[in-house]
Amino acid sequence: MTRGDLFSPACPTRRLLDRIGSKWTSMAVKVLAEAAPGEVRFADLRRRIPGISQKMLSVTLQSLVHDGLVARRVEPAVPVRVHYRLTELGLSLEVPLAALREWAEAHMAEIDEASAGR
Amino acid sequence: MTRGDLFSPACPTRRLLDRIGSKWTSMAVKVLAEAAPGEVRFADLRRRIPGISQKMLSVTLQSLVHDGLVARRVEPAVPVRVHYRLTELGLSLEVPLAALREWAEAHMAEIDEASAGR
DNA sequence: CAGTATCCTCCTAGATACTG
DNA sequence: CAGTATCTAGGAGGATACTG
Repeated sequence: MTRGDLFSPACPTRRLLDRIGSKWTSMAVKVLAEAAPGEVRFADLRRRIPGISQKMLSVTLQSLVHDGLVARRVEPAVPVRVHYRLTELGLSLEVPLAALREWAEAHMAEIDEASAGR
Repeated sequence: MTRGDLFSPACPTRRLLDRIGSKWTSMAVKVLAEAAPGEVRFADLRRRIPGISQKMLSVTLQSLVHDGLVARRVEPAVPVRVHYRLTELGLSLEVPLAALREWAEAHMAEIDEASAGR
């Protein structure tokens, strides 16, 4: 199964991490997952992701939509409202991602200890 | 459980992804996991991670050792041999990471399709 | 409200050369 | 063999201002 990884860009895991590993992606997915199967508005996402700028939220959502993990729905109104939700694909990713989240919450303290200089 | 994430740096998942999401980390962990509980030498790791430079492998391993995920053993010889293996902590991370890998191998094609422009 | 458009700064990763 | 030391380029991410 190590076959096929003839050059790094071909490794699926690496490519997946390149996408979901970008600074705000995991938090956006988390918020959307908590609301699933419901939708979340742009402004709500922004409120629920402390510290994120308008631009970075926009960029992050665009890449998620582009990758087919998130669906975007524009509600025609003035001013417009845009709603986001995880797609089927996004929801399926949530499963392993939730496992990783649990691990992180359970073990990051150990990593911190090790990093601190033991 | 969304509590505590008052500011992004506090999110454990975000911080975990910052570490294992760096370019070569996931591949190094994968190779070490495949060899576990055995050790892998620096030169072997380099051979098994096509495209990685000496420096990047060194840097990657250092951060893993620093975080307590990998153990480093120097075999006194001339020239020296250095062996690496996953620690208990590293092995426990392998579980959710393997799940993510499986997802990536099963679904990256769908992401590619969506990205390609559908 | 939900973006775009600029500009700017750091940090990651690569290339290269040297050493115990 | 397994690193360390430099230098550099490129891109991610942030600040700010403007718009349909």
